[in-house]
Amino acid sequence: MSLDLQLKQEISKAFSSLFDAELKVEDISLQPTRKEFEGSHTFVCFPYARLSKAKPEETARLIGEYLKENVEAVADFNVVKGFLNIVFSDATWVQVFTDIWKDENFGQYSDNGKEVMVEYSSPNTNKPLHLGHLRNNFLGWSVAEILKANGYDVHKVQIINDRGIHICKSMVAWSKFGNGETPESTGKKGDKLVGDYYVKFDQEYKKQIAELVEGGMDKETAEKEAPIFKEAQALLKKWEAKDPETYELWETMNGWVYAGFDVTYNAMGVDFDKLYYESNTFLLGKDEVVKGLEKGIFFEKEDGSIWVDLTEEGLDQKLLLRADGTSVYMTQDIGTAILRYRDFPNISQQIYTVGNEQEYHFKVLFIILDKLGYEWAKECYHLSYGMVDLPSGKMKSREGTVVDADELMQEMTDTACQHTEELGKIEGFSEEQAKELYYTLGIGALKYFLLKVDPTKRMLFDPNESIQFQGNTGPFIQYTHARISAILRKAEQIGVVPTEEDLKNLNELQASEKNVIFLLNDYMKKLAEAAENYSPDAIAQFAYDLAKEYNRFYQEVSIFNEEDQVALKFRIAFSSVVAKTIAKAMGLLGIQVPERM
RNA sequence: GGUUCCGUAGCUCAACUGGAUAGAGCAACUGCCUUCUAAGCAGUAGGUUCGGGGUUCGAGUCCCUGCGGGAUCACCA
Repeated sequence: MSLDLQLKQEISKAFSSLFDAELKVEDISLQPTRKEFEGSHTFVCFPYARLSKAKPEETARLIGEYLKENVEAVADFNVVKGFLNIVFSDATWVQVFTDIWKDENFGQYSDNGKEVMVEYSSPNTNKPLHLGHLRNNFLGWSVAEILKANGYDVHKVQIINDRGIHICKSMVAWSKFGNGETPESTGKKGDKLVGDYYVKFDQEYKKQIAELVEGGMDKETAEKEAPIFKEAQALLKKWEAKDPETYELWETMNGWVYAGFDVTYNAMGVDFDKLYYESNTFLLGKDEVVKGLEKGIFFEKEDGSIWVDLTEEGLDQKLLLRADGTSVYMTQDIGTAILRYRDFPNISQQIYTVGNEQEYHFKVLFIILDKLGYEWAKECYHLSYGMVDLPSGKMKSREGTVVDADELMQEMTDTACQHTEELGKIEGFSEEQAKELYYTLGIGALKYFLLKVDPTKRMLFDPNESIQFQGNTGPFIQYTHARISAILRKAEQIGVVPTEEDLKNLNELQASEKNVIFLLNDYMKKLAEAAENYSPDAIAQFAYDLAKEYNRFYQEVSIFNEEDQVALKFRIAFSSVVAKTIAKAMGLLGIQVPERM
């Protein structure tokens, strides 16, 4: 039984025994004791003064006395105002540690029988991935891993927006200005090449609009009448009509993009169990829209476009199918959602990792799915996260202010290399090992930087102030792991092998050891919390706290100079559990931890 | 304008979902490498939690209001 639960039960007993009052275990909440007071767990008594019919301070004192008297694990207590701080015996902490040490499944909840789907990434195929995508991918991937650790069966998916007006724009520009360029002929990554033509389209489009406006046309009309825009629209229609030539170009250019994306995903270290392509789902979406129209859920306007009226829900009318029959974003999302439930009928929830700029879209999508009669629509969840801002404001791909994902990852690796060389820490590393280390540290710093922040909040990234490697950072935690690894190597070398028997003979702990055990003991709770709130930041914070507290121990307490063999063996076991837990927690963030650095 | 999210140290972020004297990192300053990795540890300084009301034993957190900022309200995705 967990320490917390045990304590809660005893507090509940204390209430019935002392005050003849019923206080249910589930109504009791404990909080960590603040550092300035002695103890580890604090029970706040203010809310229960009514139950105990005594002042909070008095209530705290009575319960404290009861616990000290009746519960072996409780060694002492102190009361500050209405706060009851509980001190567990060292033997209790040793026991807590032993349980964790022996538990092979520590950090993994058992199978809960639930199946969920997590979507993330889901890029358009007209431009390369940027910093915003990095946050998205790291977040979605990490949430999926956290859910797995909580006992869920998780399917990682993405929807690749491979069709639509955006890719048609790149296709038009390439056809007009490309001169047959390919990734091979230019030596450019495919996604970058296609992205260049997307930018080229926009430049040309703007030029044409300006010309039309100069000729006396108003801006709004000009935007619709610009020849290059009309070409893109025409191409989209041709594509939907499966025009062979258009299809071939589309497949070729998407192929370039996928090859480029593969390189980026590989560097990011994210993966997927199944890929969905918009080109395979939008027709299903169209069918559903037509069905919905027949059922009277949707309505048709005079021009033939199909809409849903959401004014009753306090929203607007929303377009589902254009007058020319081509589909929009919403159309394919309807199809995709339905297809996924056909593929995986047992999933209890679908989680969409998409930026908060699309909150309205998902609100509407879920309502539409509900209107269409899909029960599971209520369980769809938009994991909405904040934008990554630059000091200059929002990133805009067409204005060239984006931070490119490939470039940023490379820069991080370079920075890691520079730091490591400055510190002279690559002694004994082969060139290959050194390169791997730089990558591990660079990407680790980047992932940690993006994941330690509450996902719902927008965050700032300053390219001029490169991501730190000291303090609350990925490398700091990685460093702690490397330090422990060195200790464990030495222990193995000199043949120190702790056993359960050794731990039984241990009866005194250092304060820093108890603090670390307290954190270890908290891990499962943090893990559950992280899943509940879809918050990798809770795991990041945990890993940092653990590393920080271990480093304090490392500084204050000697291991190999310890004369007491039992204490020495304990510290080896203890260090090994910390290293494993750091590795697991960081693993949930997609961050590798090195043995040496 | 409607809807919605946000405003915490000079900067980047926390605060166990209403608990104690609001905490970390960076930047600044002071110590600590003959000892298991100094990418570390210890310490100093830094706050009217945007302003003003309210709710209660208790508010950064909940309610109202003012100010400031973001997102969204597309036949873009």
